[in-house]
Amino acid sequence: MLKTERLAYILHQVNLHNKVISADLSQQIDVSDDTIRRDLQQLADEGKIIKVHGGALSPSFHHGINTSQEVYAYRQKKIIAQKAVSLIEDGMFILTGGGTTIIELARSLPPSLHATFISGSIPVLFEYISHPNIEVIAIGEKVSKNSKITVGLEAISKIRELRADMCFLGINAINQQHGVSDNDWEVVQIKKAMIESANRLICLTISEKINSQQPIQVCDCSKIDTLITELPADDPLLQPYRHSGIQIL
Amino acid sequence: MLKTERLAYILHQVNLHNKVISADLSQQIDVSDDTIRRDLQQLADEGKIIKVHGGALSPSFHHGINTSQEVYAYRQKKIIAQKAVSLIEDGMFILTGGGTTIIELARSLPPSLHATFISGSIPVLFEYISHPNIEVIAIGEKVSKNSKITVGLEAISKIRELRADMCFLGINAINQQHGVSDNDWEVVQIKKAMIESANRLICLTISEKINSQQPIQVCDCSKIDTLITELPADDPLLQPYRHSGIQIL
DNA sequence: GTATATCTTGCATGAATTTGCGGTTTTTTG
DNA sequence: CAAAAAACCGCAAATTCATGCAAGATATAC
Repeated sequence: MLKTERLAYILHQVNLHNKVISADLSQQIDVSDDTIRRDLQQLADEGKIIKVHGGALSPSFHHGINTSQEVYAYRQKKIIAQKAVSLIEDGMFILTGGGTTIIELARSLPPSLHATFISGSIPVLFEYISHPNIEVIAIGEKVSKNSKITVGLEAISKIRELRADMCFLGINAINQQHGVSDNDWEVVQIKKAMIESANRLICLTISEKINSQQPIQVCDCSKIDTLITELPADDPLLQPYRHSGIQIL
Repeated sequence: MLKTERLAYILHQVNLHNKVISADLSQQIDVSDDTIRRDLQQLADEGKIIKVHGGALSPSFHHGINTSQEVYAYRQKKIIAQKAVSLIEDGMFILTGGGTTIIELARSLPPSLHATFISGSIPVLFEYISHPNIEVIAIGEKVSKNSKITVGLEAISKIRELRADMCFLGINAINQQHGVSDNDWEVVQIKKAMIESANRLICLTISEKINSQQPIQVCDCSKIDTLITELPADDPLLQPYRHSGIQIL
């Protein structure tokens, strides 16, 4: 990876997350801490970022925009995203849905990753295209304004033509009895199709949504291969799911 | 391998992968590092690529670095977008391409407008979905990293199924002799399909690109119904086009 | 056809950039 | 206060860059 490329990537990350941690960057980009520090120093000299102990902040962050609530949910989703990223390997073919958790996943993909990502979510696609090495495939159709993903029969039949290694879904509700559920009929149709087209289903959700229910069922728990939350894998809240054979991360 | 051939190859690689590494090129083409360096220097002087330590990047990668230039172009594009918006009426079915000018158009749509917009450009779709009243249709397929629009046969055949009232295209070059031209083969295929599927073709461009040429032809001037630039309609630069029967705005 | 001029390429040299490592200092945290 | 983490400093190895120069290729003029 070229130095200029690296600087652009770091700046992108800073603007995206409002902060970066040196150790994370050096691990993601696979260079030494010193190199990252020098990069941050350079960007700071140019006024692009604000360097702090352990990393750097976005200059706009200095004006104190965000509320603590947002930061809280953000942290959880960041943790979930990082766990999810650890499952992805070079060369994989990956279906993803939409939602803020998946956006965070897209933002957390290490720059060295070479893989193919398929999605119908416009905001998620928007994140994918700024990644240097991944192939992006957009699922086309009418876009649902509500969920910002493409929906409809055409989209479903396109998904059916695929066979992906993994499918990452951000989910809105899950419980033992009814499995995964949601409240938008069109979105559920898409999710069902994605589940059928992937070898492995990985569900992402913040723990708040564990043991809740929505009107429309997406699939039951037996379809889920892996469940990722911000909690440690041995949290009691997750044990019932572990016992039904779901891998917990 | 001839020098001209080599330059074309390098430029193609840059546009394809968004970056090239000097050492890779010299090995692939089997010439010395110096030759490659001189080639990159020449292409950089011509503004085709951006030379960095160790290789070169696509000019589209320039986003995070330069802002002052973009603000200047921004004003022009804002004017163009506003002229374009005046053509759009409620209920229309509108095909649009990609590019910064079209993004500006998307941002300039009045909130009260009810119409249907179709595009394959991820950034443009991203703007459309935040509009309260328009219907959005995404064209799906592999996404070209360079242009950030969907490309490929599937996308083209989807476009062919449509019949739109108007097609708005941001163009990269236009002159009397060769009409509209561009430098990315895949993008040109998409543009051609869009032109064929619309009743009326409206081309948007900043005046800088008037009377310039790129390697690949998109269509000739007779196909254009309306041409919009930031200049007043009676500017002498535009008169030749007016005389060939194009409406100038 | 020959001679001249121009262009292109590879090589040598030296300067500049980039990067990782070890050792030291500073900051953070419990 | 003490351990751990991060920052800083200088150095050395590797890579890349810039430049001049000479040999070969190509074009042009006579």
